[in-house]
Amino acid sequence: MAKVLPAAPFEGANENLAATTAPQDVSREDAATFDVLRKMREDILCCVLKPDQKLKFGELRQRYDTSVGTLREALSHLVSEGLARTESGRGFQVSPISLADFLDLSELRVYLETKTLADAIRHGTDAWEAEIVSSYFLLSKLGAPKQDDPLSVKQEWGKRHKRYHDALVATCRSPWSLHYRSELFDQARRYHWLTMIHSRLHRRNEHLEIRDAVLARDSDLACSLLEQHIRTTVEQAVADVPGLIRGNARVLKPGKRRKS
Amino acid sequence: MAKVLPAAPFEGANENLAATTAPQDVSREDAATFDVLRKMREDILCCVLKPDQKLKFGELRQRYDTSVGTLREALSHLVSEGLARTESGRGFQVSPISLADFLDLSELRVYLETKTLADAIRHGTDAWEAEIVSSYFLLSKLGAPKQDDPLSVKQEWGKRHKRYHDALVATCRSPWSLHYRSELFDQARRYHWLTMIHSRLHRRNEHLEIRDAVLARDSDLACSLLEQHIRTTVEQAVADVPGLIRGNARVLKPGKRRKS
DNA sequence: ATTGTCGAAAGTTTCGAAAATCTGGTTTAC
DNA sequence: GTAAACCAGATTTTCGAAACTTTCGACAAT
Repeated sequence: MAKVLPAAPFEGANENLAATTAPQDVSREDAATFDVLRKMREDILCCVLKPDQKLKFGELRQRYDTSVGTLREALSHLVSEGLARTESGRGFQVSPISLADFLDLSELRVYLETKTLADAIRHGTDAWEAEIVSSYFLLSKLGAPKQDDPLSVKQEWGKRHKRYHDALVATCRSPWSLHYRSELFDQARRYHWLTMIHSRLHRRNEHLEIRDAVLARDSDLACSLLEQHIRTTVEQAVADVPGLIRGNARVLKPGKRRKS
Repeated sequence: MAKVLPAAPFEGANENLAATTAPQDVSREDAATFDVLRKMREDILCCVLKPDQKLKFGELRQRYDTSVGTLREALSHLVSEGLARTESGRGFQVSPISLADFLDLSELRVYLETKTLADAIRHGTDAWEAEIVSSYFLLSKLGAPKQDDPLSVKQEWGKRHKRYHDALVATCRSPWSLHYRSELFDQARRYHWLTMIHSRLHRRNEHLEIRDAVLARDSDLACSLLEQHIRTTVEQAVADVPGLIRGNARVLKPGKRRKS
């Protein structure tokens, strides 16, 4: 009988660096389609395209200056990522948001982020530490954006925030975990955006605390802090974002209007 | 200060049944594009389209009798799911497979499937139990396919196998967990297929054991059995599939040939 | 023998127009 | 008065051809 593998966590699961099969992180491609995809994703994440909004080809074609086919391909991608939905025959729309979804999302994030972070710490390298220090520096230099900061500042902060969190887990050996973690992080960004717009609450410097725990290779503390970090954000959103609790948030503008 | 949510696992995360935002399970759509997508996914999962194979539009157009645009959209979906890859300017290809990937995949599956199953058991209903009984019955009626069973039998078994495993976790309250679980399950199907082709090993009736543990609502036992189920499959593949261990498996046919 | 350049062939990407489908308002039948 | 049938306008879906990129082999130069 083959007793090649022990019952405990697979030996070699983390040793083997060979070719990974996990889904591509589409962002590094540079064809026209991917440009449109990138822009559109960013617009959804920043609620420029609002939750539940109908995505009409006419408007989009104008906005992104491209053809129907290209749009269709990009939209198709967004559906797979969960940022848009489609029903055959009646086009596309931005995915709705809801408290239930945010809670679900966040719980799974805690589950995955901690696993990923623990593994990253276990396999950390000098370069990894350097990128954490560097990305934290860039993040802290900007400071948490306030309600009336211009859009561009908020977007820049969003980028640096993601870069920092990506850096933390970069040395995790599981491509699949990394991939799903990243998708969930993006999903959460939509909710963070709402929080950023509405909240003025003060928070401790959680990113600093996490950074130091990680650099000290204190896995338990780091995971615990990261967990709190995620949970606090949920609390903050629940407390500060009006409309998120009762039914779908319609935070920006009413989604429908009707003629007189 | 808002103390709306406790620090422990979110209250209400599992209570709230409201609109979910998790990615659509694309399978229930019925437009032409989705037909092509379904067929193509099935072909990749069953290694009719082999790992690493170049996916040329000319051939595909003929095989699925459709236009380039439609194909492109379907392929785009498959890339998001991790079943295909693309590099700008040089088309699409079926994702490679490797031992490292299978190990990674399986480890994450254990992590997610057990969490999902535990939650499903916690919220099980009569209808849930009924579907488990029914889908198990259909699965057992077919028996594990052997090396020289015809393709159609293997495919039918694949369908019933998936239906059974889906049934187990159907009442899990976390749409996101369910979605990722399902994607990972499909990924694993590619490897199962190889095992099915090459192996004659006998296995205990693990599906029956799991079914009974689940119906008895013995969460710990059920999760443990499910974990073993996944791990045993890995062992079997490592033992029986030639070529999986050393580098990428090229199990079906050489991918390249050259003229004299 | 190796390297470099050019051009033809194969393949991919993008586009806009034709066909199919949906939406909402108006008419018609009961 | 209600509901079914119908029509026109708007929108989505599908398609094949034009534009562009990459690949490959032949030929010339080193």
